[in-house]
Amino acid sequence: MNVEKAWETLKEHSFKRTKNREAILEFLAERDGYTAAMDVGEFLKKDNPGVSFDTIYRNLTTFAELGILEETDLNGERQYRMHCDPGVHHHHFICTICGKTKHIPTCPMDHIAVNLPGVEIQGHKFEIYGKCPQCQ
Amino acid sequence: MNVEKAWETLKEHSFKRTKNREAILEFLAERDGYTAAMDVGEFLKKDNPGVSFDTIYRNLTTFAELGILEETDLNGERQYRMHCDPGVHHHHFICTICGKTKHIPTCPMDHIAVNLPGVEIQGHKFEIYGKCPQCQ
DNA sequence: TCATTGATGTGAATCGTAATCATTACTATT
DNA sequence: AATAGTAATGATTACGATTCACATCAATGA
Ligand SMILES: [Mn+2]
Ligand SMILES: [Mn+2]
Ligand SMILES: [Zn+2]
Ligand SMILES: [Zn+2]
Repeated sequence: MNVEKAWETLKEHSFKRTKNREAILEFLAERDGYTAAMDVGEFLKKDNPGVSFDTIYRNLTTFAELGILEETDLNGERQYRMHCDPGVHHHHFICTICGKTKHIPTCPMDHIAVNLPGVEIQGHKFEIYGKCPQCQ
Repeated sequence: MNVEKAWETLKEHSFKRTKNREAILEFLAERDGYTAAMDVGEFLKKDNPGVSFDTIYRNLTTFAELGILEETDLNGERQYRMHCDPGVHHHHFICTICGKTKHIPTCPMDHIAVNLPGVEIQGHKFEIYGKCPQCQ
């Protein structure tokens, strides 16, 4: 997902175009990995030192709900990244040092037989963790 | 892993046998799902109202490091359960309502080809979430 | 341009967790 | 059983991440 498409989605849901949201999207569009909410905030502060954490968290949550961002919990923090391809379900390798990700195109749910009688499956999580080439 | 084996492990590492640790292990041994630190604390308070949260967190962390407990992050909390079978690698279905788990004996790493050149894989997470029969 | 409505900043609150340290409880030894 | 050494505990304090309430402000469409 790119910034333009994100704005389309936002407009569809009648969210307004604001400097803060522009900055958040601009920042995350240029990163290729998961980024902690606090780091997004650091960036916003450059142009807008008075930006509040609440604004950051509110918008990140909104964007994730709209499918603009992907979300994961990494060592007790919420981290976000541009939803790389909303149309194609996939998973990620995540570097535990810098947060960079790589696609894992296959989904384990398609490859293993789960025997869970009576349960209502709502979702799943599959992530591989490690160090990317630059972080070793 | 049962309580006796847990005590063996603790003794091997010269951890002492205390009322609090007995209560923690007793409690978790009878549960069949992940339990939040706070809930473990609630139980300990019955016999020992003055127990400190630090004692709970310290011991849960210790037990997890020793492989006595398994640990996962579920809605922003750390949750623990008896390590069901340390010898056999496997995964879990987790009920998002009550925390109960069911084994998933297969591991996706054995069933999908990951193409991650140059990365150093340190671990992976595969969990299926949903509602167990009792929670629907 | 104006009015509407949503977005923002402020500051404090909450939540889960960790650090410090003096006191207390185990455990092994005498 | 009394002791000594050491680990565990509870009290307090603090922390980082996130959320809340609410007054103010700004983007948008009419
Ligand atoms: Mn991807
Ligand atoms: Mn299991
Ligand atoms: Zn990296
Ligand atoms: Zn359940």
